[in-house]
Amino acid sequence: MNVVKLSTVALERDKIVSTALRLLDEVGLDRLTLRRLAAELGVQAPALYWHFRNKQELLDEMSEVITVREAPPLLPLAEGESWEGWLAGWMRGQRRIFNSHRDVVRLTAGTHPGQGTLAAVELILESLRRAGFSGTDAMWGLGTLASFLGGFVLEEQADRERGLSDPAHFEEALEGLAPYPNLRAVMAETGGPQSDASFEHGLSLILEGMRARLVANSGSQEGHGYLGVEGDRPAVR
Amino acid sequence: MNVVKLSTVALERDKIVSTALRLLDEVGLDRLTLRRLAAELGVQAPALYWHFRNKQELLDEMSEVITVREAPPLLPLAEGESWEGWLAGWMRGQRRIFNSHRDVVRLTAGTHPGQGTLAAVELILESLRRAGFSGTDAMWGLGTLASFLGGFVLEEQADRERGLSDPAHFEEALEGLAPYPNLRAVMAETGGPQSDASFEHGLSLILEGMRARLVANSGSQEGHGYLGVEGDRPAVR
DNA sequence: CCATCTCCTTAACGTCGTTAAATTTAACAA
DNA sequence: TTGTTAAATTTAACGACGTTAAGGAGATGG
Repeated sequence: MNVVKLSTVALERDKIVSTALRLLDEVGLDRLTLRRLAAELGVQAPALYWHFRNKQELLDEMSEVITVREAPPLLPLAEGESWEGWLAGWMRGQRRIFNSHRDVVRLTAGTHPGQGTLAAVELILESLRRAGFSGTDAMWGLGTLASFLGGFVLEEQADRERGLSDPAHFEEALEGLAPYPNLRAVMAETGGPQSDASFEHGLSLILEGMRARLVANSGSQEGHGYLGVEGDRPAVR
Repeated sequence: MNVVKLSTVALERDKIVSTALRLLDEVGLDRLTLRRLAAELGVQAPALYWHFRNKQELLDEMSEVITVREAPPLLPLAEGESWEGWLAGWMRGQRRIFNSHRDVVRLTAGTHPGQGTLAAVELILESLRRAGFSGTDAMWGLGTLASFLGGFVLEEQADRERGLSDPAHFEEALEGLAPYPNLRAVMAETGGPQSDASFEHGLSLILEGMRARLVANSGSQEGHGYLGVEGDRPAVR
């Protein structure tokens, strides 16, 4: 009896969350309101409060579903597999997942990491350790990749929300760059700051940095300062 | 007469924006409402609509003030100066500016880049071009740094908003990581994902990647930067 | 003295997240 | 069948939000 009831409730929660995700794609995060979601479910708004303590709990669960349940299963680094290619594949998958719904970064930015996220981090750390990284280098390398990913997709989705992907709008935006020749030229050449090519570029920059640090530390323990960015002079004050 | 009136209005706008920024630090972005801001100014909420078309215009201006007017002046890369140190100094300054107010990344994420931002980008592109980068490599390198910066500070400020900087809270969070030994160990060792050290780490990874790309491309490219800086690269359009 | 412009007020609209209380629905016990 | 109990939802409402409409006070200038 208890079992039956619990599973029924879980089914309802899942139905609410999946409906909320569909609605998110249709109307965007700002217009995802409890009343609209309830209407979509053929129900009144306060009914949702029987299933979720508040809206944030619903958003947390949506975030977890996207980043974990909808993500492809993360396989550990295989024996002899290149860690660069493995990490790059994971990053591409994450970007694809993030862009499969609207406003995902804004949604996930304010949420606590769930169990699935933590498990994924643990798996990556373990794999990088096996590839020769120290624990700290693995964590900070992963953190760098994650920050880049978040910042990149955040901008990508912000551009999309303001309709900047529309070519006519883009041409118009180019007009405003007349006072900035370098910027205007490179914008016209690359078609905007966020693209598959620029993502691959940034990804390869970070992976190259990690590779350099890995080989630098593989001989000696202490790697401080090898990469030589110790800006003793803060050029900007 | 026109001059006098315009300057008066500008003063009022500045007063509103600076008050809004102070209020942002006190109560956070979510609680920064027009009614509260108006009360702080000794005025009713609709009065703000004489100075700003809507709330978003106020937020845009707050964003621009933080990222441009409060930022230290950006000096062009000097002759013979290391571009790595110059960029690193700029990044550290940007992070410091972002962290001088609450929720700045959430605030700026949804805003259009203002003239000051565009001018800064133009200056960086020009400096990197003088350092030997192609336009595309400069733009994408800068984009990578900016994405990393945004993603990093976004997480940093999200952690702060949930009071994760509190050591007791951190210890408690460590408890929940028992099933993930690698993660738990490195969290205990580094004191959390966001720190000065992890920022420096990520920064140096990207700069190292840019350096590697620069030397790899400097052999095949004709323009090696220092001399012949003149407009050998006309606006590609 | 009157018209105009600037800047602000009062009042209100519609929407939001959320709470309180009453109400329906279904299951089980007597 | 009836009564009890818990689950699930409804109706009604609260306070706060961004925003609009209409108008008034105070200075400016012909």
